[in-house]
Amino acid sequence: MSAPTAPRVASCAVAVDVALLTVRNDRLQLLLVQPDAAALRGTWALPGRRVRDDEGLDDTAHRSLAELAGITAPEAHLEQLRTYGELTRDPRGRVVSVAYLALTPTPGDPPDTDRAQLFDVARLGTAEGPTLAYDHDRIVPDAIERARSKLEYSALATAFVEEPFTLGELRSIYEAVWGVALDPANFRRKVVSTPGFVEEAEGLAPPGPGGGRPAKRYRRGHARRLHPAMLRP
Amino acid sequence: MSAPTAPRVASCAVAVDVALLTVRNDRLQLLLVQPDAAALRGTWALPGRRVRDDEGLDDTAHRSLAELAGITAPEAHLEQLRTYGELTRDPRGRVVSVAYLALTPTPGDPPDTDRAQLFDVARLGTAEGPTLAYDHDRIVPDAIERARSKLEYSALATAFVEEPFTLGELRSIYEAVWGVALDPANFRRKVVSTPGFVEEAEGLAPPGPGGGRPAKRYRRGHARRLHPAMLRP
DNA sequence: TCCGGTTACAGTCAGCATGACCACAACCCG
DNA sequence: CGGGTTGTGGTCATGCTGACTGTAACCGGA
Repeated sequence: MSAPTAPRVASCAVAVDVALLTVRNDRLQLLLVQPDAAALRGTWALPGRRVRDDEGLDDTAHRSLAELAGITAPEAHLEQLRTYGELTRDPRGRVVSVAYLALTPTPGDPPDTDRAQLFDVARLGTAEGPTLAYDHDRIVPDAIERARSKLEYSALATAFVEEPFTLGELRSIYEAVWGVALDPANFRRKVVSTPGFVEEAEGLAPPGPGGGRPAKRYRRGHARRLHPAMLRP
Repeated sequence: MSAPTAPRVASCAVAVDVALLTVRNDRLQLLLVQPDAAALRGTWALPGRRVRDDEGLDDTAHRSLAELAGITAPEAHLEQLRTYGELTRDPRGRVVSVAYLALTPTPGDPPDTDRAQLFDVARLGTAEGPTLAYDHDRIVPDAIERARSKLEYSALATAFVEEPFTLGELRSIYEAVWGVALDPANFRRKVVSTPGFVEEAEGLAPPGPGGGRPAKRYRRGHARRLHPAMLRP
């Protein structure tokens, strides 16, 4: 944004990488795809595409999810995470990558193919977890920490569940993302006393397989920031 | 980060824009420069440069400050803010800009020239304030809000003052950035009880022109996050 | 039909952090 | 010396939180 007399030369390529998180079976999971490059066989990467000349960054993020994982979730939460511009982050040359964080209740089409898969976040970085390509082992922790952090001071947890939801379901989101157990009674008191977090809906939800009292249904409230915040234990 | 078979073509230009904030005379101020373009006469812009092929993003941020405002402050806090990629944000063509937030106690060389100047943040957006070029009227509010927000949960306020400092100086930073008055006694209790925020230094600071009891000196602590947070009133 | 198990919901209580004050200390200036 | 100013230490009431207890409402099996 300056040097207007500079010639219009190509300085470096721009790409978008998307870290899509979801909660399945009470576990936080991350979407990864297999790179096409033969040299990267056996590794996994975040779905990402080059930015086209006539395309906004958000559009590239949506296109990455659609083309590489078949996910078209227009209601999914999508926000920019950070831009990674290390000189050597891509062996093919200088590529600046704008990373995105995406949250969704259930990826539209279950992407459990051999090209796109959901991985337990708890297993990332361990021997059983996938090996990440490029510098994605730096992007992924940033994305997870952003999600964990934003659960504290924003109503983002509601982006992981479908409406209507119960407070038990919402609590299981917090427990899966944070990896801790929360007291049900205190969680309820906190959520319902935070203005605009959730709104009561009609009817009751049937109990789960183990029985239990039916729970009230709720919908997302209008608040985007939580006051006061829901702090991690 | 994908489509490895795609040719190495120029998709779009990449630039860095820096929003440098400082506190002078108890007022939060922002550094702006005059664009070279004749069509933008009378407007002001964030200092920014194109990213070179062999240059990291952080390096471009430092170079922008040095070349356009003569500021070489290696100890200044510098962090990435967000990347702006709107198709029409630059009339000269598609330019993706990685915005940075910089905080410094005193800009190395006082940049009060006709090309670079500090503006009161309170006046931005008003009739007396400068007219901003490009989409910088979108970047600047994001930068200010980031700074205000990070004062809450990080020890970033210490980046605005030089060591050693008094708690009165640190409090004036909070008051200038947030635009509110804080109770001196409660502020002190909060700061000294937050582990790692500040550490006591040697000696006392002389009182200001109006007199007053000498204040203890402090240095930055080792903590980067504040637990619990210092919330805005 | 009763009974244990499970989940949802409601309430109590102590501890901690906070905001609103008050009091004193230590300097400057006139 | 005495008022003004700033720094520092304290009290007190309030509100949020974690830990905990108790009741409601459902399931499944004996």
